[in-house]
Amino acid sequence: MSTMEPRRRIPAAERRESILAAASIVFGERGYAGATTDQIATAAGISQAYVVRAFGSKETLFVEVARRAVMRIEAAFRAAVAATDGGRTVQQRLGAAYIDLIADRGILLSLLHIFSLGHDAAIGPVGRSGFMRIYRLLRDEAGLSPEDASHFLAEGMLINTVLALQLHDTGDPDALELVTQACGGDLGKFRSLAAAADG
Amino acid sequence: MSTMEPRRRIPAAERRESILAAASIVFGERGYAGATTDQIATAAGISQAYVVRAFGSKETLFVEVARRAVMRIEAAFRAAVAATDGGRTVQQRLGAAYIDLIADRGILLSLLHIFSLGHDAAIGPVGRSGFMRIYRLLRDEAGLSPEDASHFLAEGMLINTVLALQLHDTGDPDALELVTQACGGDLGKFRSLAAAADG
DNA sequence: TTGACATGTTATCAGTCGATTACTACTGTT
DNA sequence: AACAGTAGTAATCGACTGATAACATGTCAA
Repeated sequence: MSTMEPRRRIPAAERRESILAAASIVFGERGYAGATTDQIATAAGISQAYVVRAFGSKETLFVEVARRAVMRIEAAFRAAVAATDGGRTVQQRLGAAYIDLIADRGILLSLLHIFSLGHDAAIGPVGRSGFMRIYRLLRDEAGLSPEDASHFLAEGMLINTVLALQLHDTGDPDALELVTQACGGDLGKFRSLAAAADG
Repeated sequence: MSTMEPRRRIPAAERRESILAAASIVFGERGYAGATTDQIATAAGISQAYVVRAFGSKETLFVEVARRAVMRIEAAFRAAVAATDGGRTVQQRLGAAYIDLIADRGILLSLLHIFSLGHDAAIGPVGRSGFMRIYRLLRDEAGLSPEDASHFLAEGMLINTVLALQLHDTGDPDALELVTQACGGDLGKFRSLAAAADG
């Protein structure tokens, strides 16, 4: 840079968070193998070398993104279970909580990619354990039957897919119909996402 | 090779098919970016250069794998719709047809990866059009309501995920419970897959 | 102020990957 | 038998990527 700004120095812990946020988006868009540490660095506004050094390796960073994403979902679901919302069922509260997560671009898409890499020796176990943690939470803490928990997960996977395919901002009316159906009519979160898509 | 076998020459059309079959498996396991043309070549028993030259580029090969996978699903669903099976509903016949596709390792997993790359400029449109073709088939040819079609797709996406995560051959009883629920109790196709997993 | 540590970069390396080129060998036809 | 076309490979190249090392700069306690 010729016009060198003072270049703010930021505490390592805080910097790690911004790297994780950037990585979540980039991994969500391109997948683990498809994303580069340089793309993540650019998104985070730092150099490629710093991204690698901050987490040791690309793989470690990805695993940490996955861990955080699962934790975010767990927290959202626990809050939904605990909420004593008047007339709404647990399923409805859980569904709304999941839809709310769409707003945080990257979480659901990163998970989608993690879940697709079960074959990988290093990442596979992380995906499996994260997925099963969520299943057990639905069954044991939310009190859903195996059947209901399975159905709920299925709807979630469809939302992930529709989100990844970006069906929400095509002009296709059939796609809109499907997206509407998939998210239970609540298109608000998808719309806000279309505005933010410029990576 | 020191022990040089006569090395069979195979017609190009036939060779293309075996490359596509190998590519379907490798792409299904590792994804588009994660798979290498050399891995595909080894799986097909030929040289890396020949894989590339046979399809022009890795991307072209991937798109062709995707096209074939969608066509296979469409054919299976059309057959299920046309079948005048005694007491079973259309949904049941479609579900069974989808479960049968698991046996052909690669199809569903390749599609999972394609559907996760909506962000990609070249592959995204292919995934979107393939996905919407399947949705329209369910709605217009199988006669499912938008709601039923959406539910059916959701169950399919869960099966894909469970398959990719390889939850079917972990010792975890919770995982087995979930897999059983996801595939409607028909675990046979999953078991045969566990035996074939040695890549 | 000064020095020690923490933050961050530039430069570079070694490995990998898709693609290209030039070449070999097989096969069927006339 | 010789030719022509097809099937296939070895060798190699340039681009890219994750990682490392060496270095620079900002910050804070004493």
